[in-house]
Amino acid sequence: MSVDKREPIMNIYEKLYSLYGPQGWWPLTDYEGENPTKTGSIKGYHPLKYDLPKNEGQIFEVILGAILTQNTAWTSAEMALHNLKELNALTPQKILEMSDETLKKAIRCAGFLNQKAVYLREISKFFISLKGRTPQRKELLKVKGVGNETSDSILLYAYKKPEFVVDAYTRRIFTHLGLVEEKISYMELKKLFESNLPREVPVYQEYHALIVEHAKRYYRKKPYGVDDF
DNA sequence: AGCCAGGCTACCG
DNA sequence: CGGTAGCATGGC
Repeated sequence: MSVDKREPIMNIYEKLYSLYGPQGWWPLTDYEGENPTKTGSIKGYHPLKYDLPKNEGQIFEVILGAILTQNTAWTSAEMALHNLKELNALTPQKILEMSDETLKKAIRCAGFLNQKAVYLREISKFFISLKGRTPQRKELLKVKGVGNETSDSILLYAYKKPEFVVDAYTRRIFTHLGLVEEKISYMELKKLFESNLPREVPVYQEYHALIVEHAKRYYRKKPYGVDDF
């Protein structure tokens, strides 16, 4: 039997938002503000400041974080970012200049250091080639190390483009709720959200962040615990 | 002691 | 096409 998916998508957003509040994604290293409603690291989040990131440096930092957090806990990616920051290496030029050994040592804590070292250099070259322009999704996908989710994360959180971000948690939660088939493709799931939500960057930003927050609490392990719907 | 983490590429059938 | 092994380290 067919279930109307429009109401659930919006209703779940409202419920998550009232449960956890504005999430302040994407975290930036120069914001030390706290958000006690969040699991894991509470640094760097900036609730309701939708004007961030607001310069090339912050945009590039979000991009680095998007690579570093691939299949990795944010706390680990965050440590890698801080290591790079201490090396004064949160710029594409510095990432390209530094030695392989130094780069790998800095990002080691985020795992997959050999791959990610390559990916960081690839995205750095790409970023420089943009000369300040906002990239298209198709261009991002051509960069080695940037797939669907990373591409959408970069567009949504670094460039404030309305691209909904789907991750493993999104599929897990909405499959568990019986709203989608487990094998639904990335693009189909993305479209499901985008076609049932107002095309507003803050909504997309909060929804994905709220999904992650909720999943960290209730969908971490396999028989899933409670969820409040 | 395992299992999981805000995935992606390369390669397989 | 869809499916999956391998990638690395740290936290709980």
